[in-house]
Amino acid sequence: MRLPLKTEYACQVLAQLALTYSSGEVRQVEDLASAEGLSPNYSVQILTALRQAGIVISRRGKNGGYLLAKHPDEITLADIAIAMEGGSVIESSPGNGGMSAANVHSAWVRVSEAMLESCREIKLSELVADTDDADWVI
Amino acid sequence: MRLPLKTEYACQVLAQLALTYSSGEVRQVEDLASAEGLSPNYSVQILTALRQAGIVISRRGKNGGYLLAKHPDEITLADIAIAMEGGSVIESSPGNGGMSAANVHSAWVRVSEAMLESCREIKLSELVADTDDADWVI
DNA sequence: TTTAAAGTTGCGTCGTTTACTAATGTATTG
DNA sequence: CAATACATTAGTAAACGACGCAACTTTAAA
Repeated sequence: MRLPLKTEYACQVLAQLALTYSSGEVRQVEDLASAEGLSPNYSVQILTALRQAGIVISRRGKNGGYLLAKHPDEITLADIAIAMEGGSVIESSPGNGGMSAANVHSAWVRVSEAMLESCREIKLSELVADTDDADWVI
Repeated sequence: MRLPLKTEYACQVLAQLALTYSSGEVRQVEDLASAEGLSPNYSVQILTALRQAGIVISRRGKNGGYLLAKHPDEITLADIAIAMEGGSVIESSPGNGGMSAANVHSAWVRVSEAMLESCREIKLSELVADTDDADWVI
């Protein structure tokens, strides 16, 4: 069960935005993408999903870009995961008509809820990297 | 993030085996598969993985079949998930060289561990369906 | 008011993974 | 040794993921 790259990328881009949140600065796609080692083209799609989920605000036109819609303390991994993927973080099939299908399904739903709860406990502010002297450049 | 069908099927087949655990009865693939609405051929592959993980014991030849290697109380969703998928239940990529990649990764590792813990709390015995008057047949 | 810098949208594509099917091999029992 | 049931491997079709590209729209600034 692989965590989609798209979700990870979303976290990285948001961490990048959180870095300059207090300055109110607008960040451009090119800037965000290169800081996180992502393709600008793909980053756009991620930022679009985040905007539609109300996590990010965009400004169009010249000198446009993106900024966080909320304080980094008020954005959690759960918000991000739900924005990128569908409703539930883990989805299991409702049943194939087998004798134990319903029981199995409801067990995994419980697991999914537990995981979602643990996602709610991790805030975006915990993801932002130390700014001073970074050797994270490749 | 979809729970692989293979993992769900494994749970169903094991629930079926748990149903007759106390009788010590050996169940054949055909039997297990039809009770859970699965293809026999595919079920074999699932059962093979479960055997290699030490969750199930097989007997070959005439009157062969499968039975649980342990008591249904001592098999958890964590055991099953790990048997079917790799080491960790949720795997996130270690990093792409981005500035926040490491932080993001470690956050998801924490989530993954929390989820694994919650999988450890659900036992196979909770998955077995009520035997009396079932209308689960399709 | 023009212009160019930015975001927006949708389509296309390529590679991988998943969920199977099928065929063939191997062990066990009567 | 023959019938039966598990074991293994190969193959495949469809779905999904991770992008790239191009045309369009918006807006600040010259």
